[in-house]
Amino acid sequence: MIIIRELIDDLKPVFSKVMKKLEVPDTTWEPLFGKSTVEDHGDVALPCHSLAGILRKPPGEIANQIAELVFQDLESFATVSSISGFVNISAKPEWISRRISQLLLDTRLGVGLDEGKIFAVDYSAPNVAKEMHVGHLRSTVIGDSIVRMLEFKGHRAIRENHVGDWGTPFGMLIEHLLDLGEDRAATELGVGDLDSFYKQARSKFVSDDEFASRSRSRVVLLQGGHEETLRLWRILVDESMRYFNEVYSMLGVLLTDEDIMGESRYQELLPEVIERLRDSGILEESEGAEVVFPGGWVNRDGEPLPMIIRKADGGYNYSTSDLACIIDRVERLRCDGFLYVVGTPQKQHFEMVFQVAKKAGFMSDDHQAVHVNFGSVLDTDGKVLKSREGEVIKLHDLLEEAIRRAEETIDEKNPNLQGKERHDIARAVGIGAVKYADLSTERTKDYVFDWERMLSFEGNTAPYLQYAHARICSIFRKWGGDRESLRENFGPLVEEGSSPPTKEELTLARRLVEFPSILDDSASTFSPHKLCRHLHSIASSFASFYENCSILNEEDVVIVRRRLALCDITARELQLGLGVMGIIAPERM
RNA sequence: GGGCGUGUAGCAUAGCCUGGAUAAUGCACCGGCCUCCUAAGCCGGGGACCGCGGGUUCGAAUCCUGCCGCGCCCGCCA
Repeated sequence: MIIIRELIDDLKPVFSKVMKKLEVPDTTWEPLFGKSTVEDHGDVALPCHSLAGILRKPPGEIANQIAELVFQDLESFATVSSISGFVNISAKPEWISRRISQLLLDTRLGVGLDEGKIFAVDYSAPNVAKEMHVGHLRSTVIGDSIVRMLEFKGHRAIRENHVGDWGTPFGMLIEHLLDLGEDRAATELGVGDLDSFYKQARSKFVSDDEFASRSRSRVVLLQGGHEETLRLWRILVDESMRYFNEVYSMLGVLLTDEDIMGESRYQELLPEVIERLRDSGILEESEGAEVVFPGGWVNRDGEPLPMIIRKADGGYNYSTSDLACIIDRVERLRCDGFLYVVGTPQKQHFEMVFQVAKKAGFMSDDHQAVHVNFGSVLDTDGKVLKSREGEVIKLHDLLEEAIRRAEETIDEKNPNLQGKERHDIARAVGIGAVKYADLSTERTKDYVFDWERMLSFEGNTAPYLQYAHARICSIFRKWGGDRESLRENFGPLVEEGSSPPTKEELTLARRLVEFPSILDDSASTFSPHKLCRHLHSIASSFASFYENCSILNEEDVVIVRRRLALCDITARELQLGLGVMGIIAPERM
């Protein structure tokens, strides 16, 4: 991973020249050249231990020699030293200063645009007439952040909400709807009481034979396109979606009705999947079902594990629908990549689907199919998060609690905030805290849901970052000058007649300069947590800077402007960084 | 049984793909700091045989291998 990309770009020609002189091939030293692992030693380092064999000298001597040889050419922008076989390079304040002035003038804060690709991002995917749970929260929040990052990088991200709106359970759900009466059922679903609706239907299905048989016939009607049945089905879908949309709106994610690509939408494509698989010669019959053997997997008995494309009863499967999706995304949407923001337990499923899709020629090696997997949400006791009654926790309730807790803290810390502003800030803080807690850990691992921690306003949390941003806004309100003017006329950090930058200013500046490469890395690996960590390090070095360097109270106007400029970039990077994670940075809190 | 993943201070995490220096960060803990731009903060400190054992390497948290704990997956659910 290359950090401070621009510094390395500037250093490479100099090192290349020297290494040529020493007859060390580029392929040997370039991979060694990278960010220093110990910050105190410098920004960039070259460990020379492995060169000892080639140059037939101890690493210490080699490092000394290289340091001496590059010294002159680096003098204008970096310092170099050597210790225990490492060549260490630090950017001089002049170099950092140049980068800062570039960032100040750039509305994109140094983040470049990629060659635009088309990505389908499959995320959220709740099930009709079923409660959304924390798993959906993860998918929704992570997916939303990935969409925002990709779009900021210049890609087209097609949001696809693969809603579970089809399948055998709909027979019993529709029958239950009829039993309740449409109006009452609609009300029940509309207020978000999805689970009890589903459970009532389910319990009747297992205990009442007559109901069960009605349900089965209803499925047949549904799949046959029976008009009245479809109308009833639509009620279930619409009412559920109304509830989902309420959750999306609370969360502040980009998903809208336009993005719904429910399973029902792929139904007509399913027979074609069968045809194409048959044409490609990989479809086989096994125990009455039509299957494909991807190879490489075995079941409990050591026999090859098939992927079932069509069940023995003629019904289709999740896998079939996923294959149909791939065809649709490749041929209709012309996607270059498809991202599936789905939990880790489905890893094998996606590996099989991708493998079959390639084998059947639905996609090529040029397509980037990625299962953007994530771990489970655990309670503080290490078990999968459930409510006290052992049921799934309703997302709606969870988000309300987040806002309520944030309001309590606001009342305690800043009672001046009232009315709409108080409410808006509580939302930004509460929802931001929930999202950030989810995004800030490596997504493939399980994560522990802890109210205290995420809303503690200390540590690597959204409120801490939001607070840093709000403090800067407060400085600018007090200052009252024209923020734009700071950007166009940024004097160097080191200027004749003014005191040189403090270590806090330089630490902050370094981290600000690193921002673009971190954002790139975060976007290209679909890993928001990398950005989170960096934002926290920015906020933390800002807090230190703020505490130790006076800004508005400083007498030297050159220093005032220099420090305000650092504040300006800090605030903008925090806002942009939080922004691509779907988190609002309020101006006061 | 097979497969996948995971194990890093009291707790929660980063680093692992692509091996480098004293293992990083936050909470908690201990000690300081508000007549001054938001103390929701800052400064300083203690705390880790990186699950255990082998191997590769000049060098291993990182790569390979064996074991142990935990989690998930293993054909007509999604």
